[in-house]
Amino acid sequence: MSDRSEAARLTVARAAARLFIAHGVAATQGGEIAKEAGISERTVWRYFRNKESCVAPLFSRSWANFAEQMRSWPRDISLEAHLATCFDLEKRSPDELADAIIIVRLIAMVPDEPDLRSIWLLSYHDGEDALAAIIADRLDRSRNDFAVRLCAVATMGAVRTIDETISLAAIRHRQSFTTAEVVARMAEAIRSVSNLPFCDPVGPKLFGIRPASPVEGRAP
Amino acid sequence: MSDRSEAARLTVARAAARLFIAHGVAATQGGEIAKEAGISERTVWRYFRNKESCVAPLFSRSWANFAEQMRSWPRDISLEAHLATCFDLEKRSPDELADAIIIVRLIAMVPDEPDLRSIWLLSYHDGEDALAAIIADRLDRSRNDFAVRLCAVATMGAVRTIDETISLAAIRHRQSFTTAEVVARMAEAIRSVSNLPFCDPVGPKLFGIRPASPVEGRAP
DNA sequence: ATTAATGATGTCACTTAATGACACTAGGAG
DNA sequence: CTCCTAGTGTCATTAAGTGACATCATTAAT
Repeated sequence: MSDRSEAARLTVARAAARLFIAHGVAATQGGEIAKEAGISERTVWRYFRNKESCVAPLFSRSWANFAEQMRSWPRDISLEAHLATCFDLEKRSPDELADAIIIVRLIAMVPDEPDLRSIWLLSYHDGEDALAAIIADRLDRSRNDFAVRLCAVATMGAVRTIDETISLAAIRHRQSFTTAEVVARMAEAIRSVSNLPFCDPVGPKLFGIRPASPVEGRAP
Repeated sequence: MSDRSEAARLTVARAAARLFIAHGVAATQGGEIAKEAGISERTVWRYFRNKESCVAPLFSRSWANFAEQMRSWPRDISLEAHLATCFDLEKRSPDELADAIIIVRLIAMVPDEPDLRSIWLLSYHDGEDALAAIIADRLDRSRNDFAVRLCAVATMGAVRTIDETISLAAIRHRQSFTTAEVVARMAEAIRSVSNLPFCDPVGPKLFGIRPASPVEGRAP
C-alpha cells in the first residue's frame, strides 16, 4: 500500500544515505544501494528516478517537519513560543533522532556534492507549495495570492539557510547548538523575511478579533 | 581561452535549449545537442557534467542580469528608480532579446521537467552567493554576516518567483506585461522580503551621511 | 478452499549518458 | 622551425536507467 511503500522508500533512502556519507555519491553505485536496502536494483529505479534522489525522502523530512509545526500552530500563539514548544518535544523517538543525524551529515555534504545539492534544493522547492497552502489557510487568504507565495518562498529560504548553516557548523566545525539557540535564530530569520504578519496571533478566528495593527507584527 | 570557451558553452546552451523546447528534455539525446552545436559529443560532456546542465548558462543569465543591476546600483537611488532605468535599456541587442525569449520558454517548462527544475534551482542557488557579496558591499557589512546571507536568499527567492510566475503567465496564458508592471512587481516583492534596508539610499559612502532611520526604509 | 485478478517485485536484455585513454590539431614561446 | 600547451575528436568502456516479461503475494469472488 501507500503506507507500506512509503516505508520501503525510506529504507532505501537510509541505505543510500549511509553509503553516500561513507564513500561519496559518485563512488556508490545503484547496485550497492539495492543490496544495502535488501531489494533488487530494478526496484530502486522504480522508487526513485535517479541515484541522487534516493535520499530525497530524508531531505523532505527536514522541511516537512517544519511545515507540520506551522500547520499545527495555534492562532493565538507567537512564533517563538510555538517553535519552543515543538522543539521541546525532545521526546523524539530514537529512530527520528538517528535520521536527524543522517540528515545533518548529508546537508553538510551538499556544498561539495552537486548532485546532492540539486536534490536538496528540489526538496525545498516542493516545500514552498506546501507552506504556501498552510500560510494561506492561517491568514484566510487564497493559495494563489502572490504575497502568500512570496512569503512561503522567503520563509522556506530562511529555514533552508538555517539548516545549511547549522549543519555545516555542526559537522565541519564540530560546533554544537542548544535548542534555544536554534529556535531563536530560526524565529528571527523567519520574522525578518516574512512579508505577511503571520508570526504573531492572527485573526479572524481568534475570538473574531484581528490584532490592532497587523503590519507592525515584527520583532521588537 | 576563458572568453572563447564561454562563448562555446553558450553556443551549446542555445542548441540544447532549442532541442529541449522542441522535443522535451528526455527525448533529446547528447549526440543531437552536439550535432546541433557543431561539435563532438565528447566535448559537450567536457563543457557540462550532464545533459540538463547544458542550459545552465542561459538560466544563469536570468539572475546574473539582475545581480549586475544590483552591483551597478548607485547608492543614492531607490530600488524602483534604478530598476526602471535598467529595464528602460530596452536597447538590448537582438541577440540578448532572442536569448530572453528562449529563457522564458525554458522557465515555462520547469514545472513539467524535473531535470530542468533542478538546474533552474541550482542556478539561483549560485546566485545567492553572488548577491550576498553585492549586498554586503553595498551595506558595508561582512560577506559572512548571516543577515546579509538571509537577505540574499530571500531576494533571490523573490526574483526567482517573479521569473517563474511571469514566464508561466506569458507562455501558458499568453499574457503580456509592460516593463513598468514587471519593475513594479519586482520592486515590491524585493522590498517585502528584504530584512535589510538596502532598497533606498544607503550610506556611509553617500556623502558620509547615513539615512536618518535605516530600518524605516520601506515602501510608503 | 480454490481460483481469478491485481499490483508489486525480480530477472535479463538493452539503450544511452558519461568517463578514460590516446591521438591529433592549433597557436604561442623560444 | 620546434617544442609545448590547451583544447578537441575518436573509440572503447562503465554505469545509470528503461522495457518486457515472468513470478510472487494479497485480496476478492465463487
